[in-house]
Amino acid sequence: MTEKTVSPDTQKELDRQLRILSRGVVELLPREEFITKLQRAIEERRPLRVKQGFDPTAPDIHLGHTIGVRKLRQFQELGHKIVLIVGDYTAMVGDPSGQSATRPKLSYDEIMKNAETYQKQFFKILDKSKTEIHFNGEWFRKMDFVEIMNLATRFTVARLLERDDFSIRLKSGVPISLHELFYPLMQAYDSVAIKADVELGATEQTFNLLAGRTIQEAYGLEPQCILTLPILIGVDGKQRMSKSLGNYIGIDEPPGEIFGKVMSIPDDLIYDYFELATDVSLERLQQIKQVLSDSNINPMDTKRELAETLVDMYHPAGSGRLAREEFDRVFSRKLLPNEMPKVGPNELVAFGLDPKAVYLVHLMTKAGLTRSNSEARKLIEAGGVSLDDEKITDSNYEFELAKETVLKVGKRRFLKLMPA
RNA sequence: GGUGGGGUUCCCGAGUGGUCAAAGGGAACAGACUGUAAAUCUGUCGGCGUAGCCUUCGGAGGUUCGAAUCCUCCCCCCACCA
Repeated sequence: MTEKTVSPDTQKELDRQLRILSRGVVELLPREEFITKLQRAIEERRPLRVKQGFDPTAPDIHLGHTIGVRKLRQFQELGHKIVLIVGDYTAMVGDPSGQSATRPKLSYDEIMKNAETYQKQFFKILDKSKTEIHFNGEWFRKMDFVEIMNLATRFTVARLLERDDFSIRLKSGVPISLHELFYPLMQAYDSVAIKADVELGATEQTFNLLAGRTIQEAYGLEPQCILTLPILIGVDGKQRMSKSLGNYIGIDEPPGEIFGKVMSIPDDLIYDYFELATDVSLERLQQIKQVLSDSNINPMDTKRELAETLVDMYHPAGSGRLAREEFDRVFSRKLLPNEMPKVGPNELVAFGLDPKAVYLVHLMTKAGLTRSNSEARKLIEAGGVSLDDEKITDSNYEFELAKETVLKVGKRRFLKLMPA
């Protein structure tokens, strides 16, 4: 083999792309191989096929997902082909990566419903016209048992069990179902089916991504390169962001929700969120790091900026500022929000309540502010409920709706009551 | 297939016939404090217009005045042996 000479133009473009694509990446394996692929792509004007798979196990894309999706967008902007795999079949297995227990099985209908909202949310970030989407059911549905066995011969049980999540479960006596062992093989086969050049994933995906290389080679293809990205910690500050842990910020959530959730993250996560979930410049990142390390400066302002930035990324321009103003009103200055759900006499009657003697406990539950009457009573007795800023502590409280009245439950639940 | 150990409220886990809506911890929620968050302290943490009732301890039956606790059958998990 002769060493190919690289034209200066190619070299320049290669460097440019590498610089952009390397930002925020944990590992790029094997690096040399990736450079070769990228160079070839540039020279032959043949875009790389960049794959990422998503299992529609929950209906929302959250900030943790966006790390990968935003990296995909960078590839897209550089002219490469994005291939999204919607894992309708893999979702039925449930990815064991990083899991300490078998995941609950979803019905196919639920999966397909989730898949639909997923796609809508993806294209808040990606350019739809330049994206190829496949459901992995397209190929798995057609596989017969011989083909499945054939796929299964490419991997050994020992290799699968050397993974942390499996070995920990095995040692601590937590069950592992046989089908879970198939997950990495399925994901790997997706790479065969769509002939991926590169696959992205979070660091915990490394095993699955590498399995893709093994399986592609076994099927006579050039193995993909893998690119791993950091895992975003959720709003609880402890575990990775995930829908099932309830510590996530969904990109489809209303501005106020996104803003509030961002404000609730621990202070020491502010930098990570800026780095991983936003597109602020490297210079700005440096400044943020400085500001945060200065103990004389209240990190709240930096957090506000973060929250505003994130809201603006997924909502129309200016939404972030509005959300910030609203947050300041309601939480810092404890004023009323601009917008609150309203309830008038008609709704009261529909709730089975008498506007002349509104039973507060029922109102709270019927209006959806509390989940049960008991919960409503407990909240009242705990001093968490007020009418027009007057704390109510009697759980049998009844009142006549004679004027516009604001009901406040806890810090963030409001209801405006309108008289006739 | 055999032997042994298990399945308890959102999670972990105590509970072996009444005093059990079930200890303790975590999570969550509310209150105080505050600079958003954290920390700390306090309270709540099955349901019902608060009154005793109703539903809950893998499932179905049964014993008993009374069952998470005892019996029978079934389902599931783990370990070891084969």
